[in-house]
Order: sequence, then structure tokens, then C-alpha cells
Amino acid sequence: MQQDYDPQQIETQVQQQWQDTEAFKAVEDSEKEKFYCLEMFPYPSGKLHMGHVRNYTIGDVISRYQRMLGKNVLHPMGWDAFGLPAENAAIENKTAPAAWTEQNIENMRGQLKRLGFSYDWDREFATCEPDYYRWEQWFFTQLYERGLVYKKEAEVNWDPVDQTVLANEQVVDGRGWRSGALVEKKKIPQWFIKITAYAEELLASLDDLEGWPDSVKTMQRNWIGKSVGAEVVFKVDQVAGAEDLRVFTTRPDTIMGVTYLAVAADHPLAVAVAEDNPALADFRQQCQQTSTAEADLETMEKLGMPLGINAVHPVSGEEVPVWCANFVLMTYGTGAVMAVPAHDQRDYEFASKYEIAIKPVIFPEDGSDAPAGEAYTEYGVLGNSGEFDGLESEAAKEVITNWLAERGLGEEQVNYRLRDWGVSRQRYWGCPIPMIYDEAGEAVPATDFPVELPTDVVMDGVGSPIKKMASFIDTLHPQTQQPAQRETDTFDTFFESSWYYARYCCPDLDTAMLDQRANHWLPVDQYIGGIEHAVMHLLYARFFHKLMRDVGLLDSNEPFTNLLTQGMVTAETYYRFNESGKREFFNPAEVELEHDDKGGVLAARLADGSSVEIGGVEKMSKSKNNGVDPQSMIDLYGADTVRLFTMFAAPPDQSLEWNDDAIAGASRFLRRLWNLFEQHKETLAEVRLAPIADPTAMQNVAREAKALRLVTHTITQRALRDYERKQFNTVVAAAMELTNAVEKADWNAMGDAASAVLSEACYTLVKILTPVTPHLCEYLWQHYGTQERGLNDAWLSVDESALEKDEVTYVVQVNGKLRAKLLVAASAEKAEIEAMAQADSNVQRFLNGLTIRKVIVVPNKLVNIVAN
RNA sequence: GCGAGAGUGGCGGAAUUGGUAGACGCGCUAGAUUUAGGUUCUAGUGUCUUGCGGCGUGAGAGUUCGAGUCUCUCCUCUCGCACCA
Repeated sequence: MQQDYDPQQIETQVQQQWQDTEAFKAVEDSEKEKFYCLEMFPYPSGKLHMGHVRNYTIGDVISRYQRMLGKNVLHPMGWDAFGLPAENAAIENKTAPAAWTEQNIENMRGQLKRLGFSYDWDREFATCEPDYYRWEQWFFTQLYERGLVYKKEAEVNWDPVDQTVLANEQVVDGRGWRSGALVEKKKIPQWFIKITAYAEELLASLDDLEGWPDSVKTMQRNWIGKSVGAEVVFKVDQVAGAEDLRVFTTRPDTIMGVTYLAVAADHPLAVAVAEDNPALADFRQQCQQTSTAEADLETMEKLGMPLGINAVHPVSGEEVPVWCANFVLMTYGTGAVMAVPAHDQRDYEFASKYEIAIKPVIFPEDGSDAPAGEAYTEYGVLGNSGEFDGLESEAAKEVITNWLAERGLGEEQVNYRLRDWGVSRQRYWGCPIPMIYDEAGEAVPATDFPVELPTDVVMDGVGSPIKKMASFIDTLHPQTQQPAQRETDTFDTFFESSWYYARYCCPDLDTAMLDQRANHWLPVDQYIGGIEHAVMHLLYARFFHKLMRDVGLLDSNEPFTNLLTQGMVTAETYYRFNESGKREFFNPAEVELEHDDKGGVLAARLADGSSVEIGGVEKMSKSKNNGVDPQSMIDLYGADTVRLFTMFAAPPDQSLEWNDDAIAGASRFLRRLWNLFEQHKETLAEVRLAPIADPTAMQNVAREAKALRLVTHTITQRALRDYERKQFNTVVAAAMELTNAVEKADWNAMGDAASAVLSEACYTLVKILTPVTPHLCEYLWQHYGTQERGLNDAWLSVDESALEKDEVTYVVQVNGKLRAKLLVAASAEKAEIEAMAQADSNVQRFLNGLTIRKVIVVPNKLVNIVAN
């Protein structure tokens, strides 16, 4: 009597067992090698999306694989619970952000459990809990004591109608998303942490991160943006009291080509001049009307206005006009740049537009002409540069920098693109910044942790409720005990996500931020998350780790040894234009496709027969209505199928296209696997799943038995390799191939060896698939596995003797084109193979009339006969 | 604009890292079984010729006996750009 595969029943049963036996509880153990596997924790937005499912399945596969290798695995999960969406939801639903967040966590935790992830749930926490954020408040005050925290004015997006600060995300086409008002830049005082003090180390230690993708390391290097150059002084004597202009340049060799200077709209010189220059004041005003996003600044039209004053060129002594320009960033370097239109493309375009002189001073070394109509940005030989003529760029940089330094007009300088981390947010749903202001407005660190965020609030949509909450604000000065006021800004939520990985090591600790358990588990051996975090989150976490080290909380230098950046989850989009000419999107679940004879898509229709346009594959999103709810897939197929599909459809670091037919295929495979075991249930129950104990006994068995063993062990070899390189799609493909081979095997022809060979193949299948589809494999193991050992107690090994072949297939090419295949004895000599290849009749045909020039033999692979 | 990736059948992808392009799966075609459905099984499936063979990994060049893989130029798409997380 065969049973049907019932994933829902198997999965709940197995999950219950895992829970009862505390199967994934992590306990420090100095005897076993530790492995800390971590996925980026989710923002509790309401329910899991496919990106989460993919991220956490990858992490679970790695965790379970490492567990099977015998390691002591820590695999925690928690919630990145502070953030903007909770405030928006609170305004919309008239609930407090805390309750909304808690409800979402509840819901998503249930979904994660249903997917069977091997988390140690005892370590779970949410970052909005005072027991968590009190320690980052304490830590912030430690940084303050160490001089790594300071306050300065910085720009925010200001909505002049709603009178509120907007996130970049809330600025759409330069306007506030609710009010529609033109957004302005506004300066307000904010807290900063000196990440620039760690720029050099953050840059240098990237070289040690061998387990990180090169692309991420390159992005971080570029983000830090170290450049070596010179600071050059241009004297300004036309404006009373004005300071000299200091500019940073990476190309001091081009200094004689400077034809103007440009300062940011906010530069003190521009501010001073604008006082009695209305046109310039207007221009400055115009520059304020934009968002603070760099992408916006860089893509807007480059505009400028002359200040009407000149600066003195430090070498030639000539007068150079000073301009105010919207593309000069006050936050990079000194807020002023020297412009060399002949050798910088942006300067060139600006100079052309405003008819400023272009003076070439660098020329190609080979004496050729520089291309016309654009800047010549290469290195070369100096000309038109007075005493520096004839020097090469590289040498000239040093000579000119020294020349300036000797005269007090400049010096060599290293500059970073990286800016200090502004951590102040004028929002409610975040961790309160633990600072207290005395009556004179002087700030001191709080000492009463946690500085608890009041959760009983009403969001009115205009500003943070704690900003007018006296019970929160009014306090006493920690030293003088005089009346004082609390800071009402909260931390950037990157603050919480910068150290959560460490807190998982000791989530219950109530006397300190971290203890020795952190040194036991850290660094994280495998970190997994979206590529969109390549720079910011990962850089802040690296920074925080080094800070925690320097405060004495940790021993290691870096938080994450290996990093896997997963691709996004995409799906086909379908739309049609509605009456108002806007695209109306339809969910792929509502669309049926019409195919031609070759399987190509001809048309897409809704259930009512009306046709819709095919919009192309895009990232799953609400706006494109192409999301697939993981819950519906779990309900339909079970967790193992969802896990199998997400692993099989694409390698982890590439984008994954969702396909409803293909997930049905994954389900079909598990059913086939189930049926395979059902079909052989008597044999398997008797011999039990096991590798072959004595491979030498297999030397003289029937060739069919040997053939299946060859498949089993070739597949094992591939699966081992692919687990190691984290290419799980081919791990699944290998298991499918082995399943195909077992299904087709001729058991009668194997004779006595049949049951042992079957047992070995099925054992291999269960082991290979356990990390991916743990529920089914656990069930099969409990029914057919050896009783003495658990499923995770041993991993697979390859029996080399099973891989030995008597004969090898050689490919024979003539001039690189395939002309024959030869079955050659494995022991054959090179000369013998060459002769066989040349003797082949088809090869002969293509060699006819040609002279053989060369014969290349690649052992066990191919012969290429070169002839003409 | 700047920085980083990716382009292989109708589709997702594979290719032991310079050596048979298309594993595995989806879709499609034909057949069988069940017999109404999105069941299961068998065979086929890059393309043009349907004989041998020619062509084929975004486009174009180059290196090599040999290139999806290495080099250069170009095109398209995706991600990030400091207050979304």
C-alpha cells in the first residue's frame, strides 16, 4: 500500500519534534568548531515577502550544511524594529507604532517558523525593546567621552508647508510627497560620529576580507574615496575680512591651467558676497531648492554665477575669477574647487557654457595633439606652465606641491569622500539620543539608561510627538541636578542594525552591552543579505565593530568573515492602460499565457479573455503588482517546495525570477522522490539507508551496479563542491539527476549488489537534500535511516574507487571543430590516442588534402588536430 | 552624473574555470495510461539544411591549436549614492 506525499502533515510533525528537542539551541562549546551564520534581520513590515524567504532559505541551507559538517552552529533571528514605515502606518491606522510593530513581528515570526528555519529562537529580540537600545545609548555616551561624537549644523530636506523634515524617499521630483510643496534645504544642528577618524582602517582592512565579494569591497573603497593631492591657497583680498580660499585638488600638476575657482552656494565667501549682491542672493536661494540626495545634485543642470571678485593664483600671481556653482559640495573637501577646464570634463563644460578661458597645460607624452572638443584628462607633459614646463604629470604633482609648501601656499593632503555619520533624526519611532541640555543649551551625556521612548503616543502626522511631550523632555542635569531638557531627536536606524549581530551572542545580558560570549562566537562566519546593503549598512557595521573593539568590548577587527550578497526576486509584469492613460498592473496569478508550438509566448490574457501587455521582468513590488505572497505558496505546496524552488531557480547571488509553473515542478520533484522511497520501502526498511561499508567488495559486481555507483559518487562529488562554493541551484540539479538515475536503474541486472547500491544512492539523496528540504529528509531518515545515528551526525564522502573508469571518451577535433568521439582505454598512451584519432574515418575525411601541423592532446578530454 | 554588477534556447539556468555550449528544471510537440480539468508515464525539443554539414553565448574587434570563459570598444538592463531599510 503506497502512501501519498503530504507535506503539510510531515512538516508540522517534524517542526514539532525540532521544537520539543530544542534541536537548534546554540550553546557555547569549546570542544567543537563554532560557526555563526547570520542573515540580515527583517524590518517587521507586516508579512514576509519573497526576498525574505530567499534570504533566510540561503542562510538556513548554509546553517544546516555546517551543522552536518559537525560544527557548533549559532543561527539567530530578530527584528530591525525602528523605522519610518511604522510612523506612516500609525498615522494611517491611528495606532501607536509600537503596537503595529509588535503585531507585525508576531505575524512574521509565525511565517518564519512555518518555513522550518533552524533558528535558536531563545535569542530573538527586537531593536525597539529598551533592553536592547539602552546599550547603544550607553555606547554613544562612551563615544562622546572619547571625543568621537560632536554636534554641527547639517542640511535636511525641509517641507515648508508641513513644516517637517523629509527623508530622501519622501521627496518625489523635488516636492514633498504629502504636501506637494517644493522641498528646501535647511540647516539644523545634528549629532555626528567621527567615522572619518576610522577611514584609513576601514579602507585598509578591506584587504583582509577574503571572504567578501570583490564588487562589494570595490564599492566600499570608492565610497571611502581616499585621494591624495594638495590643498592650495588662493588669496582673496577684495572682500574685507574674507578668508583665503583653500581648495583641494588631486591634480596639482594642472595648476597653471586654472582659469576660475568655484565655491559652493553655502561657502562663507558666497554668503558674504551675497549680502550686497541681490542676484547672487537669488542664485543661492535657487540652489537651496533641491533635495539633499547626491544623485539629484549630480544630475541637475550645472549652473553658476560669478561672485564678481577675483582670487590670486598662487604661482602666476594672476587674477582668477571666483564663481558660485551648484555642483560644488560644501560637504566634500573645503567647499571650494579650482577649475581646470582644459583637463577636467565638468570644468570644461562649465567653462564652455559660461565662456570662461580654457588653458591647456598638459600635453600627450608622444607629442600628438590632445583631442579637440573635450577635456584632456590623461597624464602627460607640462607646458604653458613657466618653470614647470617639461615635467611629467606624476613628477610635477610633487614638485608643484613642494613649491607651494615652501611658500606657505599649500601642502600635500589626503582627502576622503567619506563624511562623518550624521545620526540625528527628527523622528519619533527610533532610539532616543541620550543627551541632556542644561539651561544654557550645553549638552551632556545622559546617565540614566535606558532613556525610554514613550510608546503611548498619538501620531498626528506633523512631527514627532515626543518633541512636545514635557514628561519626556523635562529632566534633571545628571551632575548639577538642575532642571534640564532631553534631546528629542532619535538615532538613525542604521545605529541599531550596526551591532545586533554581536548582541545575539548574549541577548539576555542585563549588566553590560556584551560579554565574553561575543568573543566566542564572533566574527560572524557567514553573513547573508541583499546587495543593496553593499556600502552603507555593511560599512556602518564594520565601523561599529571597530568602535566596540576600541571601547574594549571585543577582540576581533571585523564583524563578518564571509559575505554573500543575494540577488533580488523578480517576476513578469502585466499591464494595460486605463482611461486616464496610466498603467494598470495585473498580478501574474491572474494572467494566462498563450504559447506557440515552440513554447514562445504569444499573448497574455486575463480570466475574462481580455488581453494585457507583457511589461518585462521586474523586481517584485507593490507598484508593479507582481509580488507573490509566500504564504499562499506554503499553503499550496508546503515549506520544502518553496525552499527547493528558491534554491533551484537561480544561484544565490543572481536575481531570481518567480515562475508559478516552475514551483509546481519543484513540488513534482519532491513527490517523485517520495514515490521512489515508497516504491522501495520494503528493501529500504530492511537494509536501512547507509553508505557501502566495504567498497572493495563492490569491485566484481555487475556493471549495472557499478554504473549506478559511478553516478552516485560523481553526483556526491559535485554536490560537495557546490555546497562549498554556495551554488545551491546545481546542488538541487545534482539531486534531481541522481533521482533520475535511481528511477531508471535496472535492479534485476545488479544481482546481489542491488539493495546495497539502492541504499547508498537513497542515503546520498537524503543527505544532499537535507539542508534544502529538511522536513521531508528528516521524515525519510526517521523511517529508513540507521537508528543509531541522527540525520545530521555525518556528512557525505566520495568513494574514489567508485569513480574509476575503464574507458574514457575523447573528443576529436580537426582545427577546433568536433569531428569524432573515441572510446579509449583509460590506460592508453598519448601516441596511441593520437593514432586512433587520426585513423577515424570521419577525421580522415576532414584531413583529406591537408597537412597536419600539430596535434594537441588534453588528457582524458580531447584531441585537436591542427592542419592546413 | 558617479560607483558596482549582469547579458547563453521560447523561459530560469549549467558548463569541472581556456577544451564536446545548452546539465537540471519550466514551457512546448507527439504518444500511452487515466479517461473531462493544472494526473502520471514514454519519446522529442538551439537554429538553418533535414544527406553529410553550416551557424550559434548582447554587438564589433583581438589573443589562442581552441574563447560563453581572457583583452579592448560599444549597446542594453539592474543595484547603490549618505534621512527607505
